[in-house]
Amino acid sequence: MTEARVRLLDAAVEHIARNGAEHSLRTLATALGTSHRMLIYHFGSKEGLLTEVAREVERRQRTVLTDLDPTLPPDKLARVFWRRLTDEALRHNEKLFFQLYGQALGGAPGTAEFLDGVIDDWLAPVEALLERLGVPERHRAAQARLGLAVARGLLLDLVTTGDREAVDAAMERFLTLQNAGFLQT
Amino acid sequence: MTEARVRLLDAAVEHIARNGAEHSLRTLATALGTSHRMLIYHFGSKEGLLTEVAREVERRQRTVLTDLDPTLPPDKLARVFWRRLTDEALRHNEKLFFQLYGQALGGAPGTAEFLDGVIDDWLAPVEALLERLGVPERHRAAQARLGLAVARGLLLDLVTTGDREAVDAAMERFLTLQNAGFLQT
DNA sequence: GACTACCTGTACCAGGTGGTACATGTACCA
DNA sequence: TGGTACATGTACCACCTGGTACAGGTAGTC
Repeated sequence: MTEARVRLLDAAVEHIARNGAEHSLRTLATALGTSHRMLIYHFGSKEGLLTEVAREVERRQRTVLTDLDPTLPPDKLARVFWRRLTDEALRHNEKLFFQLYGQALGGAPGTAEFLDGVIDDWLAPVEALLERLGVPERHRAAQARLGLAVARGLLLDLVTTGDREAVDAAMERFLTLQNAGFLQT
Repeated sequence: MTEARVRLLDAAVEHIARNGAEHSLRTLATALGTSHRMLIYHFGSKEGLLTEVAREVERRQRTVLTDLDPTLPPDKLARVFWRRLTDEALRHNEKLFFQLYGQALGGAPGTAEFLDGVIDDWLAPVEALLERLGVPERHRAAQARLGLAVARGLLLDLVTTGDREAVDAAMERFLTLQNAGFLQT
């Protein structure tokens, strides 16, 4: 992957995150300070470009989870993860994530592989995290699915309303319920 | 609203739910058994059509909550709500909901009002439901936001994977945690 | 029959679409 | 010096886009 291409892809991700994915090659290219000819040259086609953008966004998302410091005390892991995920700097990225998600649900070209791993690929790492948190094995699968849903649902709330305080409070409430749940069952 | 228009709108919602919203007026019209001329005639423009579709989908979603039988025992309300929300017949509608959501996040024309109420308009009714469930007032706001996120997150999971059993288990787990939480705090 | 309101088909338009052909520029390496 | 690989600009293409003009059709009312 050449440098010019990397630069264009970064700029495309950034711009699409801020302005939506519904542009023609020409308007997008102009916004990126290049010509539509160059986008075709580097990515082959419009579909090729969008595919790469989707791949890149998913890659960045996953990085947030895998980069977690495993030496952290288990009870802080979830909070650190959440804080990272909701970092202001990532906000546009998260928004784009849901935009692409929507397009993928509609069967947009080049986004099928996006859907394939969007749930399943996250369950295993989350289950591993839950194990460290002391969640009993019989609850881990459902709990992981639930945790993923909570994260996605609250993230969707955050990119919609921008009400960080309220969303954080809801996450805090979830973690409290989760802990109370362990003690009981 | 004339009958022909209602018929077209219904058909449009149905078709877009199944095949995505990224069509030209012509392909959409052909699929609906009419001509793009008719869509313009009845809805004024493409944007007008999409606006009406979004409005209709949101209206149908909200109906699921407001139609709940208020004489039901509180502990069953949540489950009945969830069962209705995840009804097979509504599946396409839920999928379309997330497609439109994504487009709205990207700033698509005619979808701005969709975003306005998509969180806030749900919080009050959910809080009312939580009150009936016996959630103490000081936790109700966060709990409502959390409940909404869980529903949206698991619904997103459902329309992605179609794995009803796993998603139901996660919801069941959430309700369990919720009950355990009340007893403690 | 005449008038009216709603509906629909045909034909067309200007502008935008993704994609291509071809010529050129630039930089590094032999 | 020439060659080669990457990069870029210009001009063009066939096609599709949303939207419009216009001419009817159909049904009910007076």
